[in-house]
Amino acid sequence: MKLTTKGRYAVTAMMDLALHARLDRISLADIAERQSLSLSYLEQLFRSLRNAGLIKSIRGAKGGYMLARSDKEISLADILIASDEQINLACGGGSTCNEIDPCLTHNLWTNLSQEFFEFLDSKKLSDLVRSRHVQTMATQQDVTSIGDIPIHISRKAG
Amino acid sequence: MKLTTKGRYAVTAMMDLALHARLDRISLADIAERQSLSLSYLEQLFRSLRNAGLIKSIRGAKGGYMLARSDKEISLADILIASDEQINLACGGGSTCNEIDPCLTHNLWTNLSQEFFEFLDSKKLSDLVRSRHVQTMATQQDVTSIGDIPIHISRKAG
DNA sequence: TTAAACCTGAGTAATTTACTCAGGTTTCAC
DNA sequence: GTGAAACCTGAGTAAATTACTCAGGTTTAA
Repeated sequence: MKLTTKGRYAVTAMMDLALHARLDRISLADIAERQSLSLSYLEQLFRSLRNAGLIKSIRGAKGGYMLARSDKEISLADILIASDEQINLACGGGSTCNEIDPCLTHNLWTNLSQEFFEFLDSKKLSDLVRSRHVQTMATQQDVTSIGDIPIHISRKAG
Repeated sequence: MKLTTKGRYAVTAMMDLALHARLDRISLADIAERQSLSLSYLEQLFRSLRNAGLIKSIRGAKGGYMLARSDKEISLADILIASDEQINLACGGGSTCNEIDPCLTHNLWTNLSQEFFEFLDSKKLSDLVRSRHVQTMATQQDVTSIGDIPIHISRKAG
């Protein structure tokens, strides 16, 4: 029931992309430094995100990554699923449970998984990066690329 | 992000208790057989549930377990937390994150964990056992002890 | 042609999970 | 008061998963 660090890093990295890559692509080396993650590990992580179509890459010198679509159209669920993070509370279809002869709690978990997915899918990257806390952090991290873009702090920020 | 089998078994076992133990205590051996689980494993599981105050036990011959309080007052969150299932999406307070110098997504996860907890806490054991599917299963499992107790099938059953 | 970047598959130590095992202790029934 | 049915406990362990690293590619701007 806990998030793996892979999923957590993926969200952090995607927020980093959303905050920094509005005007230009950014390199993994930059993210690695900002978020204190190893380059190799990030590469592995971004492979998944790229395969899922959440980000696009430009190879070669001066290459880098950008969001593949608007941060309004990318949800937490998208990111977590892309990074192999299962949003599945259901029984794995193990020995005692299958579709024909489902276990006592089969439908319970199936429905719950669906509700949980919808919950995570309602949280968009755009909401996340606009929280006051994230804005503060981003400023501390010397974000110049969004300096001239108006940010609307939402009430959700907390 | 996936549920461990321990958490899943705990919920199943608690539902079993809620369905069968309204009039009398029931033994782990019964549950073990009904849910195809090993007795040893169930004992370990029930230790946690008991320590959390969700169930009470009566030792000795003819002993067994009962819910410690009404199934209306036991939530999925209660059960999952009792069975060592963390409902925590937050960063573990690792090397790069602490309260004084929180990481970029620290507050995000903290808030999200809270929302997720509330979601799970809103699902009461009483709701779960009243779903049409569970009722059907329980009947197949020869539940005689609730035969004379009226069950109100809720619309949530799906 | 060099270097900066992305790309890929494979390996592996540490951790966690999902159990089992080997003994207790308590209480009912006789 | 003895046996058996139940709960109770701590410890151990194989399998799976996680959280990375490593050793090489390939692509492209300058």
